[in-house]
Amino acid sequence: MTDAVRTGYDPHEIEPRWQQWWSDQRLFEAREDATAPPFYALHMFPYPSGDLHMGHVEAFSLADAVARYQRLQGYEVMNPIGWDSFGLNAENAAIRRGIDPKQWTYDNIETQAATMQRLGLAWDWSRRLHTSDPEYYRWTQWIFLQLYEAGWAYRADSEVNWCPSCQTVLANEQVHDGACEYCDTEVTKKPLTQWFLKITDFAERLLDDMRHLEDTWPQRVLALQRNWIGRSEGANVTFRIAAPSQDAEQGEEVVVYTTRPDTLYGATFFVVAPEHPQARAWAQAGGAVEAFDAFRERVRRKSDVEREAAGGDKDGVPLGVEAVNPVNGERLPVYAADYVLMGYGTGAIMAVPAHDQRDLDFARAHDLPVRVVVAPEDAQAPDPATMTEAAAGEGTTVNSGPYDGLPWPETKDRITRDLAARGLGEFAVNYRLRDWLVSRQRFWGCPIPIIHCERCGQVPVPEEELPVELPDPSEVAFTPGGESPLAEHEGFTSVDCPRCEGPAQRETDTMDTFVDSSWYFLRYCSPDRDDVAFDPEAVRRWMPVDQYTGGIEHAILHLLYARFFTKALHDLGHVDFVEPFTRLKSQGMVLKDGAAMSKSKGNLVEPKEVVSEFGADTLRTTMLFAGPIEDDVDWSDVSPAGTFRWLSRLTRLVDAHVAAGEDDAGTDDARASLRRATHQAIAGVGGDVAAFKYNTAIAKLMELSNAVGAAQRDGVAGAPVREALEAAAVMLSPIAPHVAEELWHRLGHEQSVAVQRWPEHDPALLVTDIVTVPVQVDGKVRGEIEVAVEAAEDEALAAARDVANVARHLEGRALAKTIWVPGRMLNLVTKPG
RNA sequence: GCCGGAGUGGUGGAACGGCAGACACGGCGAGCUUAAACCUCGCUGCCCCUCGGGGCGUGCGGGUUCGAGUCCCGCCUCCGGCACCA
Repeated sequence: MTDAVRTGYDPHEIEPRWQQWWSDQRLFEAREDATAPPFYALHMFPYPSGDLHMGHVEAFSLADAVARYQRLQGYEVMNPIGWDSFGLNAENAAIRRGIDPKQWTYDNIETQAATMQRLGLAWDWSRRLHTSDPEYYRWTQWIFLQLYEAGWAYRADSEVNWCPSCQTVLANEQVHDGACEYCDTEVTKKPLTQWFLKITDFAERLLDDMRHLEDTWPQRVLALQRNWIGRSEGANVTFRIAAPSQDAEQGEEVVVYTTRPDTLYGATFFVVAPEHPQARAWAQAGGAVEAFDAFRERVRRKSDVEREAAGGDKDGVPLGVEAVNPVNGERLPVYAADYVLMGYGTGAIMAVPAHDQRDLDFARAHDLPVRVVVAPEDAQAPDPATMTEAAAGEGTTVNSGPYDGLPWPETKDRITRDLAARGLGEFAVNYRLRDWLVSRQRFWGCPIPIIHCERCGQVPVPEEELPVELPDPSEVAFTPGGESPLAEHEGFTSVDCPRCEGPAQRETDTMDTFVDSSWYFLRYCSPDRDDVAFDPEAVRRWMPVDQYTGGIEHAILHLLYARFFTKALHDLGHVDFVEPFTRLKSQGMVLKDGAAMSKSKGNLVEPKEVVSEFGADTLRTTMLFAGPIEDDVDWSDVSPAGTFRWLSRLTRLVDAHVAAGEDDAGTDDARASLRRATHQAIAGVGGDVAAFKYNTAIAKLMELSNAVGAAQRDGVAGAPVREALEAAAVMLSPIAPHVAEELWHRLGHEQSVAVQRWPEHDPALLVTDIVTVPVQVDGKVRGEIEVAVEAAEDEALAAARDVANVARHLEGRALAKTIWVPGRMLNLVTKPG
């Protein structure tokens, strides 16, 4: 209250008052029957771990500004809120501190919801959802079954990522630098039977459809996704594996994938992954089984980080068999080596040491021959005997029989076609993207709606029996054991087979929480429907999302999965669009002293503390003013105190205007100048806000308030001041909604500022008759002239010659050329004379 | 290695190819005050100056242009992603 006395601006009084008023009027509930065109403003919904942090505040300040701005543009805006409320943290709290994960989750949701209310976020609370509610996850299960029926959900044995600390498997996307994304523990590999979703079936389309997003998504996000999908073009080539004494024709066929079929003549050996299913059999055939087993044991002891680090030690053993090169019948020694990965391509490669660094390293370590088959264009051909750097560059094919002399891309094409003609090869595309592993050995997640029956095998839970509900947490023992706690719950697992009615077992794994969040934007369209996942009519009205906002950290995982789900649902006929998010804006992270804020680092700045000192408007405005929204913002660099001062100043300007009354005063010039400032601001702020340039939009609003202050000092009063302040209030309302609402009402309005229209500028007011134009002599500014806007070049030149400093620089020199950019610039180019 | 992005005052950051540093933060000075805080006003890229002005300045080196932070070429540094992916 002391602040208020001093400044006339008391957010602690204003903010709760308007929040109540908005809520009473249900101002922000999206109506289905509205005549205004719909606008779907969506932000990435939060995970309920404790209270909101500064990152949330920035994200929500952006999301809310977008929604409120579009409402001022005349749209019927849907700006919903919900919680991504399944997940590991809740269960870890249960394991470590004996807390009920459900209780923990819903308590946190209430805490966050209260903080959101205090921030004045214009959410449509009537559409609120939680992914951990049975009413929601029933439909997550339904979608899973849709995918299952389509053959896009399957169970398979696989070497999976295993976090020994979280005691669960992880998706590839959840492993960073070999460590678990949640607890940083080193991830190990474990052979397990797991559920996968066939995202690889959509790889091509996930890549191709990005062209629809080219202008509306951040380039950075598109690049990250392209990288992740990792498309490469090459050829599948069939080799035969034979014992030395065996005829080539007798050998077993094995396919390799290569991006460089043009280098087939440069292959000098052949490598398979240690896990290759045939490796041991070949070692047996080649009499090398002992060496192979010893090698496998060495590999097993290595950590994955060691194994997958680039430039590793190139361990490997010969298997004693030979691979027959289909282009020339050459017999190449076959090795097993751990630099070849089972998970990419076919787990077998042809090794071309002259043109691949990894192969060259291996060749040098094992004394294998090197043969150059591509001669570089302008450099000297490398010496195969001594080279240590593979020649990966372009050039002409050599040492390759009939293909000699061709440029390498053409060789690539020709060799592949010739192989294809002989049935020994084909053009092939490979992706780095793997299928999405979605099962988790966890309690607090959406149960996978499958029943295992000894007689019938995998049986989907019938739709009418959904949801498969989680048992009450009080009936479950939360001990880390590498198996879902559900497996210990007899009442959950034992079930009659829906098909044969015999005894059967429920699947006890639950789904990755990214499944929950891959379709929530559809549920928001009709959250109360209990007979369908989403109402087709409502989805047609709101989807695709007009503007999605959220953190860059979800550039790959969530956004890729959501795109995948949308395409799958499209193919199944449930939605009629293929991309869920028309426009995307990512905001940066909030740091403190250059590091991410975290409890463990002790550098946490709590939103609540800032709100209790300065209010929600100040916090929100500070976040948006800090810099470009997509950049990281360091809390040490921003000044809520400065923002607070500005909002106080603005309040005083309004109060001063109200006190002065509506009678016009001030000189014509001063009044015209204020009006110009107002309309300049309207023109500028509108463009900036539409382009997410909130930092400059706020700067322009500050300029406008500075102009009002100056005008008031100059004795201006009445209409021009009112016009400026009203425009400022409306334009400020998406950013600092409470103070904007307060000022709007102090200016005498009854209706909410939130339902006004964005002001329009009058272009006529922006033009001035007389402009100040800089005058350059030889490119350097030497003075300025005041001329009529439409002044001709000779008038400008005459005026420039009258400027003493300009005249001085022209002295003794002849005018060679005059550049006159009307109203902007006069440049006089001279030559000695 | 491959793919993105960025280098501008003490700081965060602005700048359709046209007066670099908008708007802030911080700093300095003045007013108000018994005093301080608050508030208001002024100054604030660096260097020189006879106070008129002059020189330099957007990571580095070239180029295009009357004119380049901005466009082109070649580097350097930093950040992010991918990576024994054949």
